[in-house]
Amino acid sequence: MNKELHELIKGPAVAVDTVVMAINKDELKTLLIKIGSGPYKDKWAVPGGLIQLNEIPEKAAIRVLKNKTNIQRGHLEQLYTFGDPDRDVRGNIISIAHLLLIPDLEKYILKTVDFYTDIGWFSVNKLPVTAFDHNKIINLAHKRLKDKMTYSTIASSLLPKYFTFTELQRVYEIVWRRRIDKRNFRKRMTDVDIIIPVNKFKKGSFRPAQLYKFKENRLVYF
Amino acid sequence: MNKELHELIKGPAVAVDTVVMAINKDELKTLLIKIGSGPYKDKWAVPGGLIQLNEIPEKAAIRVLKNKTNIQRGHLEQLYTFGDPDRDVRGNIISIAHLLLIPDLEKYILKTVDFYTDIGWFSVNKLPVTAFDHNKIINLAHKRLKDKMTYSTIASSLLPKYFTFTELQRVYEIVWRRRIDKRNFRKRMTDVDIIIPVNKFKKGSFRPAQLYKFKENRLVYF
DNA sequence: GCAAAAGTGTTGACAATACACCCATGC
DNA sequence: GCATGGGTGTATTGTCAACACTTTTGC
Repeated sequence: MNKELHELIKGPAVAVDTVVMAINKDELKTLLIKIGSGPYKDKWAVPGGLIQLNEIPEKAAIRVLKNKTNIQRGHLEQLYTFGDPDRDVRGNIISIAHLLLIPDLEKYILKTVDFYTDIGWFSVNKLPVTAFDHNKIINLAHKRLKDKMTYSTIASSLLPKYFTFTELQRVYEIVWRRRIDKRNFRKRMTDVDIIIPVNKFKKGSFRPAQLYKFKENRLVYF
Repeated sequence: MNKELHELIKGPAVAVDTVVMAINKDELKTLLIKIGSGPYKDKWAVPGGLIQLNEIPEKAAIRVLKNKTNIQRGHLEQLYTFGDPDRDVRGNIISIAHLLLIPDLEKYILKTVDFYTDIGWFSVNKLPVTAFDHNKIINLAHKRLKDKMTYSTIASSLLPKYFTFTELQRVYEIVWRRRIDKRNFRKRMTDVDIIIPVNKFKKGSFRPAQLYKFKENRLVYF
């Protein structure tokens, strides 16, 4: 950061940071990149970067993600804006934190850029040491996801188009970190009327499971 | 706004806007100031201003409020960050919107500064034409307040230190815009155990009313 | 026939709602 | 004594949690 330029407009710079979350192998995971140099060398960080002039924050989040992780779509929403001037020793940077949900992390080929020495998925329950206040941001993202799953269809963004009732339930169990009764879960999901069966079944060495899809693609509150 | 300077750091400027809310005469009111010149002349606006370098957004919100309205304390929380580059025709300004709650608007002597030609309280149900996206910000503030009153002690910030059960209920009725049954309300508030009676009574030409206070001054979730 | 996951109802506890009358005071 | 707001209990309904067995398939 160039501090003199900041002084000229007497204001902080603005960045976007995006907590990417996905379910994989019965765990909620988030995507981190390892910083290659500077005061935070070898620390893991939530992917982020400066917003450009006349750029909508959501667009900036996607641009930065595509550049630094090779991920370029998913359900995106704003989380909170962190503005403590001491959060980054390199200068006063205000960060608009976002949450991005994707359905299947194994579909993505991760790629990052030179400044970062590594990129990878981490269980939110076993996070490495992170730079800045990124642990706080990840925890906030997890909390938002937990809360919003009780009254909206946000879980749809963590699932493929077609899924079984059990797969849907596992998403809830993993994010909420607790077991759910199968019958109560099915009753509740049927009552709120957000998923519908499709004429397909998942097969395996067991009884075929009815596949479902969400009634609407957009986020619905119930 | 000086566009050249922005180009140098290739980023937007950052402002804070604060929706001040209070209850008065059985209405939820918000504080607006009337813009004196420029493209938004004679439009009403939520008080706001640019954040300074190395300034925490919350501090900036209070500084700007004190300067432009003469209000300098209350319960403050962040609402949302609005970043659409087109929201202000004068330049790319990202605004961190806040909500400030105060207990008794009649205690404040409003004062504004030269750039504004008027200042006043408006019922959130009868808003004038506002500049920018300020109508949206006020509606979001109202929604946040409504929602948060169902599971927290945030209503305490709209009341004086001591209050009657009826006064507390009126705050809920005004913000929620619906009547509440007196007995059910008292049972619920007693169950969640957030207020305690004090050894004082409110007198009038009727039976004296027990005064209560909130158990804790800080915001508690139940 | 057995392993593995799918699918299905009932009961009890608690929370939210609906509803009406008497009480204490000032004037 | 009457006007004004203060204060109280019960019955009903709806929602959430606890709980176990049968079904269908592949091998």
